[in-house]
Amino acid sequence: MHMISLLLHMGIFSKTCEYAIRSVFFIAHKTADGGRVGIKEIAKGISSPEPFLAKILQDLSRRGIVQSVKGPNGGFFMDKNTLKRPLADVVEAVDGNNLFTGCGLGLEYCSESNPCPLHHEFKDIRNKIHHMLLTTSIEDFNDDLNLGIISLKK
Amino acid sequence: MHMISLLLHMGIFSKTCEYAIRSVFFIAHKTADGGRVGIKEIAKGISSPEPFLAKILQDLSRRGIVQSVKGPNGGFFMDKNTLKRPLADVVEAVDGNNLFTGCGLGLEYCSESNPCPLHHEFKDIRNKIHHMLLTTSIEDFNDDLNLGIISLKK
DNA sequence: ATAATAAAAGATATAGATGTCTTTTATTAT
DNA sequence: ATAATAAAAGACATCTATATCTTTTATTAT
Repeated sequence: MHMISLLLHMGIFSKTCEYAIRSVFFIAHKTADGGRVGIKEIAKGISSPEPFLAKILQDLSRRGIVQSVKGPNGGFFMDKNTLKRPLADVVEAVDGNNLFTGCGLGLEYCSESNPCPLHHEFKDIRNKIHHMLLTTSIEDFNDDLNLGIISLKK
Repeated sequence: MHMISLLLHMGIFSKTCEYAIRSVFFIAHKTADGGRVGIKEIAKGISSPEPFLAKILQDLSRRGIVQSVKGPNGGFFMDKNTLKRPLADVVEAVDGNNLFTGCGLGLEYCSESNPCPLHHEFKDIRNKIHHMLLTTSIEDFNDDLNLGIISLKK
C-alpha cells in the first residue's frame, strides 16, 4: 500500500489557463499576417487535448480575447488590437483576478487595513506577477516563435 | 442555464497548503511555552473542517513538521527546532516543490537551457516566492498572534 | 487491568477541474 | 439551394482535490 501522492499539477496557473496562454501565443504567431488557424492545428501545436481546448477557445472568443469564424476557411485569429493586449487579460478571463488580489492564506477578512500574517509579503509577489503579465503582450513572442527559438509543445 | 463559473479558489497555494500553513502558525503560537493543542481547538482556531485538517496534520506529523502524542493530554505541538524552520518546508511537504521549480506554462521540456517563452519572467517570480518562504519562519508570527494583532480565522 | 482520551489509519463521499462526445449553427463554395 | 466545413453549444465522463465518517492504536489516569 503506497504513500505516493504524485502532485500532478499545482503550478501558478490552472491547466485551463496554461492551455489558454499557449493557444493565444500560437494563434497570434500563426495569424499575425492575416489568415485563420483551425482548432486541430492549434491543439497539435501546443500539445493540448483538442475538445478541451475547443471549450477554452469558445470562452476566450466570447470574452473577445480571440476572434473566430465558422465554416470553410474558418478558424481562430486575432486582430491587431488584440495582439497588443497584455497577458493579464487572458489570465483574468480564465482564472479570474484572485491571483492578483486574493489572500495567500485563503482568508476572507484579509485586506490592506486588516492584513493576514503574510499579507505584505504576498502583496509584493502578487504585484510582481501582475506587473509581469501586464507588461507582456500576446504578440511579444511572435518573432521567437517564427524563428523556432521557442516552442509551445510539451 | 447559467454562464457563471465562480472560480472558488485558484490562489498561489492549494487549500490543503493554506490550512497547513495556518495550522502550523496556530500550533506554534499555542505551544511555544510547552503544552499541546488538540485538533478540535486547532480546527476552530483556523476555521478549517476538523476531519480534513486531521488528515493534513497526520501528514505533517509523518514528515516531522509537527509533533504529536496520543491519549489524554495529548495533541499536537512543535519543538524548538521545528519552530525555527522556514515556511518553505511546510509548503514543500504539502504542495511539493513544483511552485519553486515547475514551468509556468506547464511545459515539460522547459529548462534553463531550453526555456519556454515565459521562463525567465517566471524564474524571477518563483525565486521571489521561494525567498519569501525561506526567510519566514514558522514562529515569526507568534508575537503578533499573542497580541491578537493578526488572526488565522476566516 | 480498565476506562477515557486523542491521534492514526482506512474507507467512503462530494465537488470542481479536466477531458470527451454528439448535435447544432454559421459560413463558404459549388 | 446543396453540400462541405469548422466553430458553438450542450451533454456526459473521469479524475483529483477536498471533505467526512468509522475503526484502530497509543497514551494517560484511575
